[in-house]
Amino acid sequence: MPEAPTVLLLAEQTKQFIGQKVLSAEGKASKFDKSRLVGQPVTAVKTFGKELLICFPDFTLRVHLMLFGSYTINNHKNGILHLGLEFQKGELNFYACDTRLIEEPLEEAYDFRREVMNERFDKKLALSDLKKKPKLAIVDALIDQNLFAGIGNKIRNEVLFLVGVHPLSKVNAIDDDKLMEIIEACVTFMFRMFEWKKAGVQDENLVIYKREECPRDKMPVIAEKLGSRVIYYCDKCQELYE
DNA sequence: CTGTCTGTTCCGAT
DNA sequence: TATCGGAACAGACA
Repeated sequence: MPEAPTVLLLAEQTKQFIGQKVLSAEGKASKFDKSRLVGQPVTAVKTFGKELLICFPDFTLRVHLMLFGSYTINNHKNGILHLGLEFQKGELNFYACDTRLIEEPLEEAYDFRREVMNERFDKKLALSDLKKKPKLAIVDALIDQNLFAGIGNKIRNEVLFLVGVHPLSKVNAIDDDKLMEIIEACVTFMFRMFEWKKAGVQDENLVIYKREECPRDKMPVIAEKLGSRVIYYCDKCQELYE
């Protein structure tokens, strides 16, 4: 289950293992030697966009839930175990995901100024990055993980509806103030989504994604395939900048 | 850059 | 009732 708000919640739950050592590491994960984890204590838990980062003294375990990933904490479920970590107190299991080890220091591997939900997220940097892709449709720009780590298909559709911008508007046609408004709306919306996640709800609160009619003017929502994903919008309420 | 592939679960149609 | 196909919060690669 991806998108940054979900992963942030996962990180929050994973922090209970900080300070504990891994007693055993099981599962079909094969991109690294699982035995390296055994005996190592968790030193910190972080996120970068849709990636969960479990830090150990000499390396970091990176977990990406992709589209179908799931996890259980202190219990388990049926299905193929991708990576299961047993700690002194409790266990953490991942299914259908991608795991790797990052050997270099995190500060070298990641620029946390581009992590939308990070306290170091730099909106001005995001704006200048965005303007380097003038011909890109705003809906494509928002999901580019190199620009905005953590935004997914639901978030981009919801945010563009909330700010009244047509998804196919080109970046260079949108003025700086409006671009900044979009960036700020992303941050706000993602934290709102995080709260919904914590409360166990989410999709009920989405107003345009997969909806039949626009909540504002009751016009039919347009669902359009763009590349491999479907985008949702109201072409009356969302202004096309071109 | 377009298309293809993988992975899991759910839901609706047959 | 059981089964099948498509879709879905993603990203990698040819």
